[in-house]
Amino acid sequence: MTVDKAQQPLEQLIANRRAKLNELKEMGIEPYPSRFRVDESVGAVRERFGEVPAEELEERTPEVRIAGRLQALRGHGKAAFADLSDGSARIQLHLKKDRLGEERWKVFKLLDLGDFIGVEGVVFRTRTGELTVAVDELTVLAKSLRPMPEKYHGLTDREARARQRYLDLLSNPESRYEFELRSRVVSAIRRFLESHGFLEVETPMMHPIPGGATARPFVTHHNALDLELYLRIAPELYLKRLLVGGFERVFELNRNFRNEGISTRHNPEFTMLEFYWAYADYELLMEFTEELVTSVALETVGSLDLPWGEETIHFGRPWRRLTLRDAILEYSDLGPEDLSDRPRMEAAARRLGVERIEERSDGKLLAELFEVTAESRLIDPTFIMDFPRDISPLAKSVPGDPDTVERFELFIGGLEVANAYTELNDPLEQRRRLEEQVKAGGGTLDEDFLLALEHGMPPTGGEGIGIDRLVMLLTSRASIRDVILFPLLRPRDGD
RNA sequence: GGGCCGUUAGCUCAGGUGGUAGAGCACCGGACUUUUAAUCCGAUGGUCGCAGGUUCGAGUCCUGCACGGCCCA
Repeated sequence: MTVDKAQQPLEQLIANRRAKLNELKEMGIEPYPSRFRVDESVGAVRERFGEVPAEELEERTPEVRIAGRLQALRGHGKAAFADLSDGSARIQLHLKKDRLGEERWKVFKLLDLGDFIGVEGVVFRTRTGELTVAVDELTVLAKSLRPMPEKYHGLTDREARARQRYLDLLSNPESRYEFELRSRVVSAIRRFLESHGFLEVETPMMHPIPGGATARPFVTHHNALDLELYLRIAPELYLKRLLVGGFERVFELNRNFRNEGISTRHNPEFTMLEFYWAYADYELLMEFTEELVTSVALETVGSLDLPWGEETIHFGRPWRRLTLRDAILEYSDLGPEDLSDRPRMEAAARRLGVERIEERSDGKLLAELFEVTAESRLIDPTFIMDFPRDISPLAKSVPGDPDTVERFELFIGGLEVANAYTELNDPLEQRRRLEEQVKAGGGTLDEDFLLALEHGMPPTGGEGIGIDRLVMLLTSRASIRDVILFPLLRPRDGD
């Protein structure tokens, strides 16, 4: 292989591979064929012969036909070992010049790490006991033109792993495992809800009025209608319309979009489960949430004790329940008197470093106090209950206590994982609350939603669960970027 | 938004106090027909993130910027 010395090192590596590509073509070999019949996965081969002793394999000489990516090469002169990986597993290949013949041996010598190949051969065991395919037939399925990440360490640079996720997935098995786990989590949640009579629905992602949460939306525009539209910040108000329409148990498991900052806990688009259950209330939802999360954890990671940084999260039921107020008192040196009126709350907030104190409502201030004192310390699953009404415009008040609502948030590993209410279904009260919010500077009144409520919505419990954060907990990953395949990153120069 | 840290070969990483930029893997050549992070021998490979500054001389010191990581708000 002649190499142009003036080229950059990466270009030289690519040039080497392109030269091999051309040699293959000159031999009349199509390096990107349309199809190759695969009889079984590598995993299936391992399953079939994993326990079969060497002598029996020698007798049976079982033939297999498999395909995958070449991940390692160990040459031995006129023979070689290689590792072939497909989506299911890895298996060793043994290639011998005398067994393959001149032509196929020449093809083999033109392969690089990362190439996809199909092989036909006989399963045997090496003297060290490794299950191996002695290759008889070799087909190039796709030539790779760029070098693979380092074989032992894989790709470790966090930025590169996120930007070129495919390299992360193919060189870091644990990364692949975590994303497979994510998929199993989502699947397990769907099965759990379906088995409890919930119907999966799809409501609009583009809203004429952003609602259902307080967050800045992404704005887009529909040309034909000349209409401003907002990517949804929550599906809540549409799902409730379905309760009005007579669906009693619905869920939606899909993306929300919030035009806010990016952090280890926030990505602008994130996956949320929201479900609504007629005739349920927040007490029932707490039990249901415990059951949902523990059964999903057992089904996917198979344990209720999961490592989280230096700590261990114990998912065993029942989970702790604590009012917002009690949580503040327990996790700070504040006493009940510090929360008894506005001036004392402000003084406490100032002492704890809360910013923009004056512009926050009483309820918001209480929530802030919770965030700075208790939130990060709630490691084992904890329901924080009974939120101030003025920060919960869609939740029903606690009977006899109009300033407090039947709402809980679930915290695990210091992360807010779920948010649920006994839903407000009194249309007149709902109008007052939303008008209050609009007056305080919070968006536009959704008259269409109020119209629906006026037709009657049954008493309902509703909940949202942040799926990315749940996956973070189940995979012990501290950053949301590690559980989203393609997290939003700032484009690099030249992109 | 603030603080700290990082950015060196395709990948993984070294490079006290400023003095011609290194290793391992990969790649290339050679030896090797049961290895598995194969081994052995040899060779190639660099805009040291970018732009300025200080200096006889900057990967190293200073400033700014970009991207990323962690922490704080």
